[in-house]
Amino acid sequence: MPEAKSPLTHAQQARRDRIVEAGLALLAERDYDKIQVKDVAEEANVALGTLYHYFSSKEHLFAEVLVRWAGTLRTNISRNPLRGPTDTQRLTQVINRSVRAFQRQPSLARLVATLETSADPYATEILARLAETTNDIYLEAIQDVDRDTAQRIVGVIDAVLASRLRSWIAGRISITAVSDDLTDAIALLLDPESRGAGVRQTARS
Amino acid sequence: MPEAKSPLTHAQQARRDRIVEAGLALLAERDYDKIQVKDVAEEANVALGTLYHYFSSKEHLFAEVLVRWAGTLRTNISRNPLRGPTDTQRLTQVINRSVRAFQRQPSLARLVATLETSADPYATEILARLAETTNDIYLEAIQDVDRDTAQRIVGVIDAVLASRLRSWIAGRISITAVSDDLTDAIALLLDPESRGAGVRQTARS
DNA sequence: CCTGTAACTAGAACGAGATTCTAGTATAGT
DNA sequence: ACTATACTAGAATCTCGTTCTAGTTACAGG
Repeated sequence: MPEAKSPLTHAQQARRDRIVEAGLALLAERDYDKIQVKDVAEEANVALGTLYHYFSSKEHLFAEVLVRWAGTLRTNISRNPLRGPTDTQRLTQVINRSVRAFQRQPSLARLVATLETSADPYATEILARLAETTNDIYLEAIQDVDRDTAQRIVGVIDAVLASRLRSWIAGRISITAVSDDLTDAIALLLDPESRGAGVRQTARS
Repeated sequence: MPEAKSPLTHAQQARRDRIVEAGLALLAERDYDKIQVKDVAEEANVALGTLYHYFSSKEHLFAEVLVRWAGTLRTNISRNPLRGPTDTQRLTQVINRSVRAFQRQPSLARLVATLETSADPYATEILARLAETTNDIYLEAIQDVDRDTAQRIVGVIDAVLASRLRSWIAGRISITAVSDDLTDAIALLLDPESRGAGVRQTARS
């Protein structure tokens, strides 16, 4: 199939990719605000001006880095069909995969948090896309509830995920607490009848 | 009663307060990142150095501004006993009061979001306190469920509130959608039996 | 009343980084 | 071969937050 778009030559695409990869690579060792745009350019073997030729700002650049990583995330999360006969088990499983993915790359979690408060339109749009993607994945885990309700439940779970991840990043709670809180929230939403029989054993804070 | 603490003279307390008030006043017209520390000092009729004498950083200062505002919030929210015979009605009502409070002061919502990603220890601690306060208020609205479950529900609702508020700030959804989503989430959690009979009528995005 | 210490003031100076600009070189399409 | 465009190395800008300077009160203790 002929590529209709892409006013970029092969070499240019490569260069652009190299920059995004460089950003991702650097995120593996330090945080967004410890990374200077200059460093990314250097790591990508590209002049600073070139970087700015492709990306209008640091935030724009890292929003694309996030997109790149989201690809990995998507495969990691939806690889292997979900085990478990109940919605609760399946949803808990995907969510835990997400949590683990962020656990492996704390700086990505921090990046998301940062971009979320950003005014940059690129960042905003990319975050929306990202949310949509993960949303769909989570949705697939829910089978025994009507689509509409399922969608609303996923919305709530997503909010809890974001909130707990932020608390974890801020050092307010442990990663285990993140998982536990999510498991708990899922139970609250999917198995409301089991109230009071709380499977709570998390050490708070 | 003799004040045991406060190594600050009356005039000093006043000066410090003036600074916080100035910060709050400026937040009414522009956002945290559009406000320069210098502006706050000026607005408070205080020298820049004096401001830094009382607050170790811009974030520290604005964390205290948030505290100040939280006082107002608390009164606004818990003023007038909650009407409504059901948990759902009462909780929806308090939450909506919160939403309205933020609606009146969008920059405060943005400030919370910003401080949430901050590493400043003051900010972290203050946010924790704030969360605790609102948490308690919300908790009071729930009467017909055991404390533990109620607490967990409040945790989830709080996450949804934060998440939707952020979406609103980013311009992704309208303030009405924020309210609707919350009402919806509350129903999901407190009236799980009414699933499918969704009272959904929100226009998304 | 005198004096030293701490707080205050106006404003300059500093430092970190993002973003932009300069001058020159390489390249690709016509 | 010719021209517009991309690229490069690096310098120059700009915007703040934060710190520092010098000089001016204000007040507690003698």
